[in-house]
Amino acid sequence: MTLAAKKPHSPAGRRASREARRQQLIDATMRCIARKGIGSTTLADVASMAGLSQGIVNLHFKSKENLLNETLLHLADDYRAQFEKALAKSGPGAADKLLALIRLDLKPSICNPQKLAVWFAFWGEVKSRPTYRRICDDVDRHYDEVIQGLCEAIIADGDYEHISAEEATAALTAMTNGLWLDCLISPQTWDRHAALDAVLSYLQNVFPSHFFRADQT
Amino acid sequence: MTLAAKKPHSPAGRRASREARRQQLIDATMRCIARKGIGSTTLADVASMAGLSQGIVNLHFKSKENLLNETLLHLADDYRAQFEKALAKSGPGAADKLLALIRLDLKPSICNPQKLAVWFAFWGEVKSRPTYRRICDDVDRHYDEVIQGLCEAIIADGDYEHISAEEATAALTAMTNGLWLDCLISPQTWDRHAALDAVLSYLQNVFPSHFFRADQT
DNA sequence: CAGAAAAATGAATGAGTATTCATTCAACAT
DNA sequence: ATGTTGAATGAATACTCATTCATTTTTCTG
Repeated sequence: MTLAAKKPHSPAGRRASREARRQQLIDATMRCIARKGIGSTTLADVASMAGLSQGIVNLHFKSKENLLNETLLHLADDYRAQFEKALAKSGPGAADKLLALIRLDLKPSICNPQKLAVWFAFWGEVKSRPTYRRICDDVDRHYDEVIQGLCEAIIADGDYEHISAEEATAALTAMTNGLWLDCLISPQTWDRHAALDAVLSYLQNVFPSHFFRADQT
Repeated sequence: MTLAAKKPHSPAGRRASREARRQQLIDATMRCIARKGIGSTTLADVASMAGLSQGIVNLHFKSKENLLNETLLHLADDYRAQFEKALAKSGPGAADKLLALIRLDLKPSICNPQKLAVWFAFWGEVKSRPTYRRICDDVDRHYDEVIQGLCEAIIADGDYEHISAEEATAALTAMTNGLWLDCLISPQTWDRHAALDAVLSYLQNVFPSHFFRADQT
């Protein structure tokens, strides 16, 4: 089996570090969920996808439920990390930061059918799993807070009167989530540029002195 | 086999008409999915939710898979019917019709955690179930076509230059889908009026001579 | 009312799957 | 080398659940 990867120190071969093994299993879980859906992903599937044996999941995570919780948590952490990084690397202005976050949401590292399938799989179970709801809710709340702060800054800076920060925030967050659904359901016809243009056209109409067509790319 | 004509006379008690029984089971299925998620809804759950016995589902639908397909189909038909009805009852102008459709999407008959949980449960499995994708895709495509037609009419009527019909359509459909996600994930804090305002603020900014604050309600 | 047909039941079946655990194996310390 | 440690294995276990079907119940027909 060629799955043994090169190791920086000691992790991969047969005996990997606890953390690396957990990570490997979470990756396998996400691939399985994307391929077969949460409902028909079995622990045997996960183990085999990871190239390991039957009982491995129960060894590292105590139960399937726990594995799924940790998987969602990892997904949320990953998003959070990319979010902070995009903010840090963007220009200083509120409009720069807002644009950077929108771009991030439509980037392949976030917005690809594989990862989206996993997000939607969990969202589909939010109503019946309080743990899932809590995790998703936290991500959303943080996202909303940051976006709303940026909108407030932009509105103050531009003396815009047609729009409140709350409305703009609701519209923007809803739009990116909705574009994700399109990407998931119609990946063949979905167009990343068109999606970005749709959001940009909104920003341009609502905050005309902060956003221009040239922002596209 | 003699297909006994269905009779309007004997619908309810213990022996219901074939169609009524199927409908009853589909309702039970949706309630189960909303309560427990698609993954852990069993046929026993559905039967018990319907107040009937074990084997009843396999009697009326040949399999669980079939039951789920029919359930999604019913959900889609229900949406389609409300959609057409809203169009028919709205005022004659394109802006009237567009507003009517947006309002519909945020009405309790469509936008409540119960029904949304079912939609999202199916969306979460779209990637692994071609049948689900086809049904969802059909609904989406029809929705897009109608909305885009309306946007084109509005743009032509108003000589708007900052926006294309494609962009407006993408933004609007994404927004309503995204607002649904909010409603599902944070039903406690979700605010129907704020959601409507967010979409209206978009319309008002993009098509200022067709939409006004007064449209709110 | 008797008999037939249709609908519904619910116990039995069997396939699938999460979980357990005695055993095996690799790495390291001595 | 040898023994110790803990990761990993995979067969066995216990359980869940979709599906089947012989039987019962209800309705229809003549």
